[in-house]
Amino acid sequence: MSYQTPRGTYDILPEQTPAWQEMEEMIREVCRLYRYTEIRTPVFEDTRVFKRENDSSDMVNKEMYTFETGHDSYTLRPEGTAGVIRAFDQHKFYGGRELPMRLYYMGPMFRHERPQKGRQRQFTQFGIENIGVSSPEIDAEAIALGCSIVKRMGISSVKVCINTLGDDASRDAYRKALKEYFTPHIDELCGDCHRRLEQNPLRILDCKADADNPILAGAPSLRDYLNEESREYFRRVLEALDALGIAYEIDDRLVRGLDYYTHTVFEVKSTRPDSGAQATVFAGGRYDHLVEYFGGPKMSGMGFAIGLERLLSLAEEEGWTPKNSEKAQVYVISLGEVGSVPLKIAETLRKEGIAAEVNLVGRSLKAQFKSAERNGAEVIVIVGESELKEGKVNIKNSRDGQQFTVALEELITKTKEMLG
RNA sequence: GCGGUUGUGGUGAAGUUGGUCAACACACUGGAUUGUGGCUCCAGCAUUCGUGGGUUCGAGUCCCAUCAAUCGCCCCA
Repeated sequence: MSYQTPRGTYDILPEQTPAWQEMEEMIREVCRLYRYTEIRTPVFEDTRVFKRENDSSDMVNKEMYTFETGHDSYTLRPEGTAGVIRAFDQHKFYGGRELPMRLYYMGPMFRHERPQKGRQRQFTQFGIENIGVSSPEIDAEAIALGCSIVKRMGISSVKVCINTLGDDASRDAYRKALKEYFTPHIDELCGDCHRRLEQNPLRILDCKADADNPILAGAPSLRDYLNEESREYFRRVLEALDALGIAYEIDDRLVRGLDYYTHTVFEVKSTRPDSGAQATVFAGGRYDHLVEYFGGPKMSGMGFAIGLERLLSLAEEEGWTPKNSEKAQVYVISLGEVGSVPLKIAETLRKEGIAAEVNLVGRSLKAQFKSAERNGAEVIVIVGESELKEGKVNIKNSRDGQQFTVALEELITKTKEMLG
């Protein structure tokens, strides 16, 4: 019987892990610079952590991996924010800690969707949450953090799209206006939009099916319903972005899929033509009700998530490769009856911090040299039966082919010399 | 969840209107060369064509189902 990974999941093979490790290390370094610290939450939670009342998103309603144990219902996390806010409230971080809390997470997420380029059922997200204080500068700084990561991956073909949903008062007023506008035209809209009209009329605006529908073009604009406070907030976000030198486009159709956003929402998309339909690299926004929902005080938060598979694939399309070396520095070859001497030599080198590989499978001399080459060894140590009798071994620089015979005691020094 | 395309060894692939042995190249293993990496030459490397059924005297080639990848819709990171 043979098996394969479940649909939409995949193995990260040894050829790929250096790239992942380097990406992850770089992200942790950026978080260190921006003073975010990591939080690790379970990969499954009580289903209600994700499935909140009034949530109309497909992610929550159609795409979750939910399972029952006894009377309890659990769900594999489809996103990171809910778990982090749950933890924030559970541990009462809102009292006694300096706010805002600046947290990041990195790990697998699960959504039962039909896989395609840039979309799998288990995928990896890195995300940050900045919880406890609402400030336009925080929003701008968060976007800067994400952009910094994108930039460090060598990606340049992206654009930042940003919008504001306004505060509750603005949003409610707008929602009401949209409903009034669309209701008489309901028959001209697609089936999904019928549902959206009741649950979340804002979503009609970025409906793909009706994108070219003139009804949409004539819809009232959120801008006209923003109160003074919301306008001022957004203006300051943009001002801060300008100050940080981050280019952006204002897209007033951008409303985002998750229902919890207020004020700032943004999406950073690839502008490469070969990115496929899933071009969003990272996206997020401000949320004003989540902390309260999980039992904490009324507090605002701001966060985003990066799809790491998308980030990496985009980086590789732009020519990024990891600098990490998986090569052997030294390869130890055996010739004749030399017992476990090569093994001991390799071990000694490793104690000196030198990556050493030793032939353990009894191959021919030629095969051992080939193997040394394939492993990228810079220095080859040849342990030959006859030299060994005199307490000596051969050491060869694989770059220029020069070879010396040295006493065993000198081997470490000589090796270090050759490695430079 | 819906629609299109694809599926032959480790990899890239050829397989004509269904008709013995499943090309070729690369990679890999061994040898020519019993102590030195290249080159060359020789040999080995798919009881089998994603999987399971069916049609047929005969199927990699036709039909059905199923699994997976991929693209688009939808959704989203």
